[in-house]
Amino acid sequence: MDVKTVCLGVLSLGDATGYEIKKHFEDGPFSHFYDAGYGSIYPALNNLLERGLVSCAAHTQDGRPAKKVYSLTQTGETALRDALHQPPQRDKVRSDALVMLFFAHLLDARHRRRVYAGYLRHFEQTLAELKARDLDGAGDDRCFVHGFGVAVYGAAAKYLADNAHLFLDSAEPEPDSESGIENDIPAEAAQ
Amino acid sequence: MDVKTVCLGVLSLGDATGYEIKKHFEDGPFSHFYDAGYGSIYPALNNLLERGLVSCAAHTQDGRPAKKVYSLTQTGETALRDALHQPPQRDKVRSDALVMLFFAHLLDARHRRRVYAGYLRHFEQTLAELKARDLDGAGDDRCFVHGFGVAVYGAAAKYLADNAHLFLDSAEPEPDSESGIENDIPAEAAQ
DNA sequence: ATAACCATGTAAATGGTTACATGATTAG
DNA sequence: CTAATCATGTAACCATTTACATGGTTAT
Repeated sequence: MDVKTVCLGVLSLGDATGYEIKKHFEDGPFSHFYDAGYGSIYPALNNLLERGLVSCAAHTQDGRPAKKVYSLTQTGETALRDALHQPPQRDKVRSDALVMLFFAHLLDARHRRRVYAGYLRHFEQTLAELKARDLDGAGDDRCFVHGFGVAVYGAAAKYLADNAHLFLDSAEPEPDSESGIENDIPAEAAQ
Repeated sequence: MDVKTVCLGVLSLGDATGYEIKKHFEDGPFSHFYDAGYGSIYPALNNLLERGLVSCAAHTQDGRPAKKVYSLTQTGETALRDALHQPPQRDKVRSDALVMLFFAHLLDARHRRRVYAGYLRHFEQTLAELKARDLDGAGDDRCFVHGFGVAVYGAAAKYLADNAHLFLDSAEPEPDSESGIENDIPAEAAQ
């Protein structure tokens, strides 16, 4: 299932700009099972437009590039239905963090902690966002997929929290306050 | 984290052929968080060989292509360590099945059931395989990652089993035995 | 003032999948 | 006798990421 198809799907929920479609993948209902950047969304939208699967209304604004609101056409809806009826490919998962933790014995204590803490935080934050999400007006299927995300992210967060002791403390006595600069921000580790 | 790096990782567990590396992604300890096909493994191995990160011993056999057993070199181990100490990219997940279920209202009852049943079966089977896996001789980190897989796949399977009624029965009365050919193999749906 | 947000796009590079090509051996 | 397993590889194609390019507005 490529970006083009999923863009059609997003547009079936209502007209949107490329920018807004991206937000569906970041914050919105797709966040836990699909992702795409501008570099694939904008070309996808142009391709769909050429093929008549979407139409486009440009709203000029001053100072900014014209906002281009895309809508699903009749042909587009047919194409979407058709694509959704193909046999699904199996899930693609690729986790840097798990590869690193699998080889944790090759990591220095600092990086190990950083990766672990970042990964845990990633699941906790996503879970919190999912739970905070407003599902008014969402149909059964949407709620179902949302619930799936909560179940799976919840299990991941719980497992990581329960086993944190394996990675986050004592393994190395951790010469406390060897300080110096030592900000040890585990900040971007979730990336 | 590209295929090349993960191949180095696999080789750090012991010498292996391209064919055997692939099995690590299919059946082995990486199955739930990484995947790669021959089309990326063989070129990766050749690239690593050129760069001196692995060495290769060819064992000729009759009838078959010579078996090429790759080993991690000293340089290769350093490169692996180095790559493992980079900041991890966030997990990439892409699920056709969840996209389809998200748009379940656009699917006909037959396909909806097929996708659901296939997805549930996928998690149940993988979970069973994970649980059946022999962890003797596996270190802490490997057990930890294995446990993570069990936790997450278990949660997914449970959620899908608990909510199966939403997709697998009565929604449409399902004109039982409209038969004809009607094998309705939900077989490859897990793909 | 500074960061975050709004808003679009292209080109090059990277990386991966799929199809093709080959063919013996072993288990059911 | 059939299917699965063993075993390697290439070339064409496809899809995606990253870096570049631009620049006003709004909230802190």
